[in-house]
Amino acid sequence: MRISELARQAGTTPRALRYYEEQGLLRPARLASGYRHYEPQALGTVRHIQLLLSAGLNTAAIAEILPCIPDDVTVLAPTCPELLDALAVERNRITTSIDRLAAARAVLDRLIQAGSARDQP
Amino acid sequence: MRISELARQAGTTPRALRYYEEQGLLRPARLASGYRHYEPQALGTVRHIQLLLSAGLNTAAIAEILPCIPDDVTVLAPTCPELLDALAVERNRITTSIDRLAAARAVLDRLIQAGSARDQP
DNA sequence: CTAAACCTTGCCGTTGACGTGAAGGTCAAG
DNA sequence: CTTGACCTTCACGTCAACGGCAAGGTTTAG
Repeated sequence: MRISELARQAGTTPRALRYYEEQGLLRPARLASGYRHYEPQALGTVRHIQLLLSAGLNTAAIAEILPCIPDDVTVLAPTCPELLDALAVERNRITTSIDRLAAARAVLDRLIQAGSARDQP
Repeated sequence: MRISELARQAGTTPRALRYYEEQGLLRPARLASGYRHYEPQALGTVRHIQLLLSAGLNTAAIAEILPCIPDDVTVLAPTCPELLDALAVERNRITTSIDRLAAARAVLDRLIQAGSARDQP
């Protein structure tokens, strides 16, 4: 499949996919014309990238982690043991983020409570 | 108190506090010299700003919400009912973020599992 | 009274993940 | 065989939350 089709399926843009490639997150084959050619399993990879990006990881961290994530039925865990520390760091970062988000949500909940309580005294 | 002292207590910088003021999040009084003067309760306000910022709200959203948050023993809920929708929107945004973070953490957990399992087969 | 340590405004720099053309090659339909 | 919809590689623009520096006024310790 070509870049626009993959972008459509992943709900993103060709520009983003080229950016991911530039950052070493994707390695599409090339047709004779120079067009990028993506295997169907690339969709899963892009989904993983999006998930990790939305979790606050940057492309450098994702580039380290991504080869360890099984796309399909390929290799299961290439060089992952070396990354256990990095993985734990990111995991902790995420947990901290979740805690902060929950705290902020609690603040909003109190406000929503107070606000809607004023309507039915 | 002056700007550096507040910054110190809040664990941030004078530059950030000026930025918050520029965005309408803080309204310190001014001394005759032109120096900013902060009431002690401003510390709580800054803490709220930091919390909401770390939850992914931008300064514009915080500017809407902040007047509704009781700093101390002041007014409880000035014009909040009008903001219930905005609050709900942000709350949903936060919940979505938490879900995504949890999903990403689950991915990392699987990797950590797989990686550390390889050491004790 | 002077030097250090504050403070002010103003304005440009940074970072990350892209957006947005520009200039040109490629492919499918008519 | 030509149009229009793709694609390619530059390369500069954006946005948010500040960082950092300059040029100058203020305060305070000695």
